[in-house]
Amino acid sequence: MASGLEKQLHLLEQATTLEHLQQATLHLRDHFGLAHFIYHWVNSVGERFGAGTYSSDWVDRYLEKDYLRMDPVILGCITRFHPTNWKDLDWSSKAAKAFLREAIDYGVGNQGLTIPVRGPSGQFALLTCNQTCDDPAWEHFIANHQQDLILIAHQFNRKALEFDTGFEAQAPSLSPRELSAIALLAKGFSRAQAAQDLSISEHTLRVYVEGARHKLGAINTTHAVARALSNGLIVV
Amino acid sequence: MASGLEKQLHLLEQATTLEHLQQATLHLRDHFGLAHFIYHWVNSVGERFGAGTYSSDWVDRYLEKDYLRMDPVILGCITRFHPTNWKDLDWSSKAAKAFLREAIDYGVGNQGLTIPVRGPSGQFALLTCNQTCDDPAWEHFIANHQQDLILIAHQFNRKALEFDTGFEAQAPSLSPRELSAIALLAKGFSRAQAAQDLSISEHTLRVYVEGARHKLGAINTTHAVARALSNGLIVV
DNA sequence: TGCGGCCTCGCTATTTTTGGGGAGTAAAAA
DNA sequence: TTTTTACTCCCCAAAAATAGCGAGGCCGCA
Repeated sequence: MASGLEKQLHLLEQATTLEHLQQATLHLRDHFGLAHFIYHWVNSVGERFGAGTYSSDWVDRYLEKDYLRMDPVILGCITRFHPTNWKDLDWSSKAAKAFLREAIDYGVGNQGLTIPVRGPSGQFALLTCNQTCDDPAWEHFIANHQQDLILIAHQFNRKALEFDTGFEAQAPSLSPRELSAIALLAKGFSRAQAAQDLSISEHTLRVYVEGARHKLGAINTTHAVARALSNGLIVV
Repeated sequence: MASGLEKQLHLLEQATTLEHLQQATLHLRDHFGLAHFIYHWVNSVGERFGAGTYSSDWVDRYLEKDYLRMDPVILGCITRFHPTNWKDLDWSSKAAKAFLREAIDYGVGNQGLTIPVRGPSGQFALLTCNQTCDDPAWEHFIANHQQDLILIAHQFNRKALEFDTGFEAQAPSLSPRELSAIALLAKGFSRAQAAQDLSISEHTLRVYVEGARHKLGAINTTHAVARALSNGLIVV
């Protein structure tokens, strides 16, 4: 088992294109003997991508009906951290039941496991595998392979972040005072309060904020704070 | 190796209190033969916690000097996804060099590896281990144990989320319009621009922003944007 | 020694945001 | 069905932020 996992991780490590990720899902499906294997993610600017073994019929149907907005797997995993057995999701609504029936008709397994992964700039990804089998068999599969799947999800996401161009953009360097000023404003201080906190005049503080704004390419203070936060320059 | 890892993960699985997490760091330090092992996290309402093997002297010193705001490990890992060797962080600033010198004086290893983990509502955690050794030895350690450490980080974070009591309740849910409004302001739009973008009156937009402010417990718009960002409600 | 970046302070004026009110409709949940 | 929630619009006065102008001292680097 271990050597097989190493091989799969190594293949992923070598991936340089989206097609490679696509091929990796095929290899992984076969490696684990599953019905389907899917990696789906949202990058830092909200664009969605997918790599997986679903039939194009099902993918088209899914997109056409905008199932993205009601899929219990997605809605459930957005609020979770841990790998989630589809059994533990909320399938109570009528729409969810119909969705599942239709999915199974298209070859999706009745059992599934989905692992959420989150990146540093709001990137959100789901690694899903599914199978047609009974509950005990599926729980047995999860017990045996969950850890491997976590590592695979991690590796997939690492690649997805590499492909997320625009994420690498260099953060401008702010002076210590500029950082302090922006950090205080991010905590909700008014300029006057922040100035008092730093024991300087409000005018001086304003100079720092303006400086930070220009360096960050921000058009107002709120924008500057948002950029400083997403660039990891400050911590709230 | 595998059985040792399983045992450590099992111990973590059994943890029901913060003290258990604290003890787990001791076990893990010994298990891996490290100088220190630390898990540090920020929950969904911005409270910070730590469990680790650092001396209380160093922890006190760290807090007293507010190193949280300049620690290159924290600032660096906020923008990363992958486990990060301390060697790859930015230690160029004078303050960072002094910080590292002081840390080593307090018994922190000169080599370190830190794994960032992110939860569904802006929870952010760092699993750190460090050691005193030369570069090749440390790279060898990383190559051998990085995967185990990823799984351990995952398990730690699972526990931290269990302890995050306010996670369900405090996770402020903004309405779609409120989210849009805050997201536009985070992009630097003025109220008037944001209102135009959403095709509503500026007055209406203000209602959303105020609503979001109150839900987020923020004292002004900038604060609200900062909170929405760090809670992962919006992305810039 | 000069140049640039950083830190500090001041003024005036305009634009924007904020904090209170109140009020109606439509859709969704209880 | 009732109630709640979300969405939409409006007024007013005070507070805050923005934009432009100016000044001087300190430090490091070339």
